[in-house]
Amino acid sequence: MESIDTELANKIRKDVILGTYDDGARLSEAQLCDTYGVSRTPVRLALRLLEREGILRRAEGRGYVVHSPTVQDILQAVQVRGHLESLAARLMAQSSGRHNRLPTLEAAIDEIDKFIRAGNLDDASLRKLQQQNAVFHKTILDGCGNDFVGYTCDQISHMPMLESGSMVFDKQVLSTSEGIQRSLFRLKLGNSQHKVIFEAIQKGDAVRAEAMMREHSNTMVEYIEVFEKRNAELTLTDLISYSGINLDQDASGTDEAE
Amino acid sequence: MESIDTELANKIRKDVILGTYDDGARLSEAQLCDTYGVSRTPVRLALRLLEREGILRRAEGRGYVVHSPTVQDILQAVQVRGHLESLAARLMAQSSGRHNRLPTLEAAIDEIDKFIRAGNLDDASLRKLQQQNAVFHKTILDGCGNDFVGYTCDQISHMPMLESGSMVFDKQVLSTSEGIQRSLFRLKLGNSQHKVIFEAIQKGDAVRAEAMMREHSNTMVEYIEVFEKRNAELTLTDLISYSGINLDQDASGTDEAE
DNA sequence: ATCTCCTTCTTGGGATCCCAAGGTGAAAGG
DNA sequence: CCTTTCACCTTGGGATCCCAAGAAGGAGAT
Repeated sequence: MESIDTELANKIRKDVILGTYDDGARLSEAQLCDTYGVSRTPVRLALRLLEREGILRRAEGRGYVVHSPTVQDILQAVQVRGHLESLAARLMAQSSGRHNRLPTLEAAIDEIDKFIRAGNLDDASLRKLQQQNAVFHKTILDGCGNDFVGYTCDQISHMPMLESGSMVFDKQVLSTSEGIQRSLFRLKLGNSQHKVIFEAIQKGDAVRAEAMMREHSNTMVEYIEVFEKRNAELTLTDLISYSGINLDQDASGTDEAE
Repeated sequence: MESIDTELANKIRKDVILGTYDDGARLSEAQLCDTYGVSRTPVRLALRLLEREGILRRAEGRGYVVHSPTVQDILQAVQVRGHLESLAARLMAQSSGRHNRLPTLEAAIDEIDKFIRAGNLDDASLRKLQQQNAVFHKTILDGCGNDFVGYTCDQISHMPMLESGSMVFDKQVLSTSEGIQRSLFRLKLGNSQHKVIFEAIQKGDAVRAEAMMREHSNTMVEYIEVFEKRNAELTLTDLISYSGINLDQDASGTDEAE
């Protein structure tokens, strides 16, 4: 069981993303106490958390104000994360042999392959895909030998909203069979990049591991950019619905076996 | 004026680093309340902060335990920071012309040059050097266009203890005139790297800017490694005394003019 | 002497109260 | 009608109290 302030933060985050509070709206502590039925102590802790996440901005003397992230914000966060992942991939390749993560990586790749071959991208499958994708990325981040890399990644603003190595799916694209084909192509591309990264790490080719992880990350960034241009009118909520954004915070599929 | 919890965190951090509390010692809330004369509320906030910084570890059910960073920890933190700085340098080079940071960078380089030419490495000069060094690095981090880069850097564990782009000075090295010559050489090397980075950013050569910043960071990491090997018996406090670790938290020399 | 159980203390986490400082809006006065 | 002032409210930040759950240590039983 999570403590109340974390749960409260989750609730407020959800409400902000779902549009219950308008962008720029002031969040009064008293009102939040009332709405969620708790005292000011946890409310203020939650507000602090959400400020660090970047969802809220502090307005000195006037409390907190909603600052829902733009697609641009998410792009920048993903860029930083990708860069850190490329460091992790390099370090993991360098320390190849001193860790025991290769089977985990290979299993995740195989799992993703299985979903791609099955070819159906319903909600349940997508969630499983997300999860395996997260396993792949998280394994590299947490197993690279530098403990700060994974930790730092989690500290990036807006990242608590995003699953590891967030994959974005476009609702509208998925609604057509041609769109599904395109998404499948993208997944195939992504997983082939996973394989290349895996092999580089396995061989201890640090330079290649880093370069390939960077390419993988860039592919993601480019996809979001295309997505944004094509759907300028789409709200963040729409993007989030089919991206890796975790509104429930319960599906912590990546239990690290130490 | 800072709020009490932050000040308290500063005090506890200082005490931990200076060795008032042994590594592994338990910090009792009641005891801290007593020692610093405040109530549990700010104490617990401070403990939370210090846990995020990595100075304390939470011992579930048994409060917090001192976990003073090893040289290895600091090395890893610097590695992550360096990697993020290389991203920042690349981005800044890419957006060359859309920002106005070049004069700041050039001024910092010139200032550092001035100190090197003066050739005296007394405490006051070292502090000023640190400060200008911090300006150079922070300007790139904060002015690269991706706001998450600088923010994320500040979130790295142990980083609140370190000045931006921490430069390490070895007390023992500085005690001999030959040692001072070596330190001056290192400073010269570092600042020549600064110049190369600056020129790459100015020319918009993103690849070179990133590569050179990486080299700069590696130089730093290597220096710390040499330092560690040579002075295995040196305590962290010794390292900290002449590194960029900020015990007072008052000398915030890098006021960002927005 | 060892094991078990019970008491006690600490931690974790909230609720409530408190106070100072700064913002806001309404009323009074020009 | 505009300005100024003042009362009121909100926020920021602590102190104090409270309670449940778990750790630690001591007493009693085997």
